[in-house]
Amino acid sequence: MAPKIKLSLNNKTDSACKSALKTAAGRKKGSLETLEEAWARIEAMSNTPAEVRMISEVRAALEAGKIGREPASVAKGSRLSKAELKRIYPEVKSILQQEILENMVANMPSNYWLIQTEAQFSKLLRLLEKEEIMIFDVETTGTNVFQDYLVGHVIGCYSADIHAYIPVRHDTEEAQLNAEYVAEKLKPFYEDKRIKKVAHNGGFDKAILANDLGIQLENLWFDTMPAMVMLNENEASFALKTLATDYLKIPSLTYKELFGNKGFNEVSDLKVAGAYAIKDSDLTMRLMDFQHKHLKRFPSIERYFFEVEMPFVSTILDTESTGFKIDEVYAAEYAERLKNEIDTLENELVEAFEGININSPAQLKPKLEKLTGTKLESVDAKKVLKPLAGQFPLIQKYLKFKGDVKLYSTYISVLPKLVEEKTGRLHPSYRANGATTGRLSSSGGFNAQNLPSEARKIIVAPKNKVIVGLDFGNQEGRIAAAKVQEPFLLDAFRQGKDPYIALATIAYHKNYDEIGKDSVERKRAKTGFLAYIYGTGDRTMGEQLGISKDEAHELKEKLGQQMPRLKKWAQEQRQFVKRNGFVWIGKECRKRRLPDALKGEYRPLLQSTNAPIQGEAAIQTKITMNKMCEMLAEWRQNGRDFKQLATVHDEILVEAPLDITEHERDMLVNVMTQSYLLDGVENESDVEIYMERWGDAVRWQEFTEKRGY
DNA sequence: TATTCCTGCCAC
DNA sequence: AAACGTGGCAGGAATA
Repeated sequence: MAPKIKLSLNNKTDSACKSALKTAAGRKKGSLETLEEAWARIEAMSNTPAEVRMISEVRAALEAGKIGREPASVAKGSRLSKAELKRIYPEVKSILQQEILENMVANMPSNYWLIQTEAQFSKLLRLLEKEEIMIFDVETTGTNVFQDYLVGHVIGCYSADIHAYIPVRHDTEEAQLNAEYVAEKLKPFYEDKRIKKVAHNGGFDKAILANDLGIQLENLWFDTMPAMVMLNENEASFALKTLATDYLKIPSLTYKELFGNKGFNEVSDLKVAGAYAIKDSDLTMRLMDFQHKHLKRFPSIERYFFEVEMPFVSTILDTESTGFKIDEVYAAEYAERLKNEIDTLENELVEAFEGININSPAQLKPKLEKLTGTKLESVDAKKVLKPLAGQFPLIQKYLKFKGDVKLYSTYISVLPKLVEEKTGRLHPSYRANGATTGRLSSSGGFNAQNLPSEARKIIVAPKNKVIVGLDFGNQEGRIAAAKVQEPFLLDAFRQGKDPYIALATIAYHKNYDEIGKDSVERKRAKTGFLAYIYGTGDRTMGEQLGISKDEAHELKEKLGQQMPRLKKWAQEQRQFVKRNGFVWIGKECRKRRLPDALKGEYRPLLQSTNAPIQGEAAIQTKITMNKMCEMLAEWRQNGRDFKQLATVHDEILVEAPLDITEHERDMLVNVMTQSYLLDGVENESDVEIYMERWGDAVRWQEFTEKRGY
C-alpha cells in the first residue's frame, strides 16, 4: 500500500513517537546484541540496492528519534530484523516526505508567489504583460490528457524572475480563485504568439490546456526535455527533478517521491502545493538558461533544435490527437475466434505433452527434445522450431498456438479496451526522441509502430474518410547513398532502378530483368549492403542468408568493390568514433554520443555506422511531418478535413476525406519528397489508400474505381 | 503477493 | 574469437 502523506504542517513529533524512542533505547539491555551489532548484522546481509537505501533511511530516522521500533517487537524482546525495518519503512518515508515538504514551505523564496486572491493575480498579470518569455506548467489530476484535468497553473515571468502558482481545483477548504475566471484571464497570454513559452515536456501541458480549457497554446519556444536530448541523449532520466539535481545541483525529489500516486488535486494544503509547483517554474527557467548556453556552443545543433525539434512537439501532439477508429464489432468477433482457436490448440498440446505448462519454455524443452530425439539449443520459435515444423506436426501446432497467443494477448484483445471514451478513438502516444538515434518510439498500452498486419485489420477509416499511407521509398538506402555519394547507388536511383537488384546483377552476373523483387539474389545483395551499415559479421550474415561464412564474406567483398565509398565510409566512421566518442547525425544536426568507443568496446563501432543513417532518416521524417502538419492545418482552414494520423518511422498516415482529389494526393506526395532533399538522390514516396481497413491497401486507380468517381 | 529480470517476438 | 541497429510489451522465472 502506498504510504499516506500527511499534508498538515503543524504536526510536531508526537509524544507517542518519543515514548517509542525511549523504549527502543531502553530495550537494549534485554537483548543479547547491542543495537550497533544489530545494524552491523543487517547491513552485512545480502541486500539489494533498494534494501540498502531502505536500511540506511530507517536507521537514520530511528537514530534521529523521528520514529520508534514496532511496539509489538519491542514487547516480545525480539531483536531488530530486516522484516521489521521493512514494516516501518512506509512510515519513515512518509515522515521524510512531510519533512521535505515542510522545509519547502518554510524556506519558500520571496519570488515564489502563491496566488489565492484577485489582487495577487492582477499583480501577476501586470508583470506578465511586460514579459517576452513565460515559463509555464500545468498541475493536473493525472497524466491522461483526455481524462485528467487541470488543478492549477504554474506561471513564471522570465525577466522579473517571479514564479507563481494559481491553484483552482484542489480538494480543499482553502481559498482558490475561480477556475474559469483564471483560465479566461490567462488565455490571452497562453495564446499570444509574441510571448515565448518555456516548459519541460510542454506537449503534455499544451494538450491539457487544449482539451480541458480550450486554450490553444502558441509559441512553445523552448522545451527543456528535448533540449536535454540534444545535449545528451544518453541521459538515464529526463525528468525535470533529476536534471535539476544533476545539472543545476538543486536537489529535487520527483512528484512520485513526494506525493506517491495521488493526483495533485488531493494535495489539500495549498502552501505545500505551491511550494512544490512553483519550484518547477524556477527549475525549468534555470535549466533553460543552462541548456541554451550549451546549445550556443554548437550552432548547428541549436538550429536543428529550434527549427525541427521544437515545432515537432506540436506536430506530434496534433498527430496523437487524431486517433484511430476501431471496428469494435469486427475486433470482438476476431478476438472470440482467436480465443476459441487458442483454447483448442492448447488443450491438444497439453494432452500431447502430458499436462505440462506449454507456455513454459523450461517445461517444454525436454518434451520437444523427446519428440524430436535431438538436443535443442532453445525453444526459439523462429530459429530452432520453424525448420522442424515440416517434420513434426505437433511443432507446427505449437507454432500456430504461439502466434495466435501473441496476436490475441498483445493486440486483438487489448486494443479495443484502449479506445478513449471521450473521443471514441484509439490515440497513439509517441516519444519524439524515444530512440537514442532520434527515432520516435510509441508506448502506453498502444504501440502504433509495431502492429502486425493482422492486427491492423481492426483499425478502419471513419465514415466518409480514407486513410492515406505515404511511404518513403527505400528511405535509409537513399540516405546512405547520398551520405557517402556512392556512384553506383546514385546511378541506380537516378535510373529508377532498385539498387539491390542492380547490385545483384554485378554479384551474380545476370541481367537486371532476370532478377525478381523476391529473388534470392536481391535478398542477398540487400543483406550485403545492409551489412556495411549494420556492421554484420560474416558468420551472422551467412546465417541470415543460409549460406556459408566464406560465401557471405565473398559476397560482401564483391559488393564492397561496387561500393568503395560505402566501404571506406564505414571504416572512417569507426575511426572517428574511436577517437571522438561520438558520431554526427545529419548535417551536424545532432550527435550520437558513444563514449564506450573510447574504451575500445566493440558495439559502438556498429552503432557508429547505423546511427547516422537511422538518425538522418528520423530527421527527414520529422521535418516532413512538420511540413505536412502545417499544410493540413491550412487545408482544414479551407474546409478540407485532412489530419495527420500516425507515423511508423518511414511512413506517414493521413486521414483524408473520401473525396480526396488527385491534386491533393500529389500535394501530399510533394511534401514527402520535397521537404528534406538529399544530395544527388531524389526522394520517392509511395501512396496507398486504405478505404476500409488499415492493412488492406488499394492503389489510386483501384480506389477511384471503387469510389465511383 | 508484488516487483524485477529474462526471453521471445512484433515493427521499421 | 566474434560481435546487425532502434524500440515496446507479454508472460514465465526469479526474487523478496
